[in-house]
Amino acid sequence: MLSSMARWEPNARERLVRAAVDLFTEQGYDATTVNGIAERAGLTKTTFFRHFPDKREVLFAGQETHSRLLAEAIAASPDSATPLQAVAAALDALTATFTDDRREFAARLRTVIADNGELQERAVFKRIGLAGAMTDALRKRGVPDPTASLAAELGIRAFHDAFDLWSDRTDQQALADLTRQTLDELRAAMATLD
Amino acid sequence: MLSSMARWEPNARERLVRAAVDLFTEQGYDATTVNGIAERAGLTKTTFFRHFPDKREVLFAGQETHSRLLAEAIAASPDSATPLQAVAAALDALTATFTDDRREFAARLRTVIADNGELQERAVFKRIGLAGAMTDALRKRGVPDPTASLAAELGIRAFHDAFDLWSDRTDQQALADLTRQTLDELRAAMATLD
DNA sequence: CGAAGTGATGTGACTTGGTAACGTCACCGT
DNA sequence: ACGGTGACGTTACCAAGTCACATCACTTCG
Repeated sequence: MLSSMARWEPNARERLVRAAVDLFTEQGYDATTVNGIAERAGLTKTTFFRHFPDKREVLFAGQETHSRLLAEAIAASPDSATPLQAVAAALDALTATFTDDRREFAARLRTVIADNGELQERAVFKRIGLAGAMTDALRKRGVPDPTASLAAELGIRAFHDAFDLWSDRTDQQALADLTRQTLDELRAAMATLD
Repeated sequence: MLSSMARWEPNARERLVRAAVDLFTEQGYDATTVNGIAERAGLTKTTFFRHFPDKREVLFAGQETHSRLLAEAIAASPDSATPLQAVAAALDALTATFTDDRREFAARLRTVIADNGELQERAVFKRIGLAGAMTDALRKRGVPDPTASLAAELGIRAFHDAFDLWSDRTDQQALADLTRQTLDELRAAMATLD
């Protein structure tokens, strides 16, 4: 038989994400409806909400993975590592997953988010979540507060700044390198606060 | 005549805020509808949305005032002040506006926000806005990036942490004192990052 | 081999947040 | 006395999100 004639096409989630990003870039976030996204993906509104808790979340799927990655890397770093060294190691683990072929997609995503307040709100919230995951992991290593949260927040800040640079560039500088460099600059700037 | 029989009661905005906070604490944020808020305030849904852009914003009204306060205080601080000193001065100006009779109200607000994800999202976003206002003001003083944003974020972090302590307490420690103290602790913790 | 179950999807009805067009009426200045 | 103006109400509407229930390929087990 040519195909076993499955009832549905596979990868519904991925199709929804692609449809959403496409429509958002074409018509803007506000102008595109969840119904529209689902239709383009060959699905319905209800199915969309089975995969994502709300319309915004379709752009932030997979952040839980990032949280786990960061937390595991911190837990796995040697006991001799300082808080910032553990954070740097975690960022290495995270940035390693951003291969260069995702750069263009990342840039489109960034543009969509930059054009919409609701999405910026969610993006900021997700950043806090990543920092929180690192903070918890640091605390489990015995790092006291507020040292743990300061280290985590500094690291996330470095990652975010570097991500913006990376997604805008055509040169082949890896996100991992940009992140390490940005983190160094932030550490240097800390000395100029007072 | 007994009264000039005004067409509407005054202070519609304030009545809406009070009605909202009351209902949120009574039944929770999700369970209360904008219609319900407006009715308790003797108004209608449309009028609610004339005063606030969305349901959440009723809990965060007045943050623009805070942004202005911070920015003006930073602009007014002496040229000799370091970035962190300017930030500390701005926080003094802000915390001075939180008289102790608002403490209980603040505590209720904090509880409502802590119980709801959407509200936490908005709260975090507002914090970023406050930090942004200070960052801009610092840049206008010639403070380079990323020093400006680091100082601003540290200051907002101190304010937020202190606000949580303040709203939970029954003793009479002023928010201004708590904030200064928290900021000092954060500065000390910065030295332990590496 | 057939029957019962499972899981991802569709359908339709509903609630609520949010917008927009239009109407009302006290107040204010001229 | 008269024509704004501003704050509010009314109505109708759209889109986000929820829910109960139906469907049907695929699986499993007797």
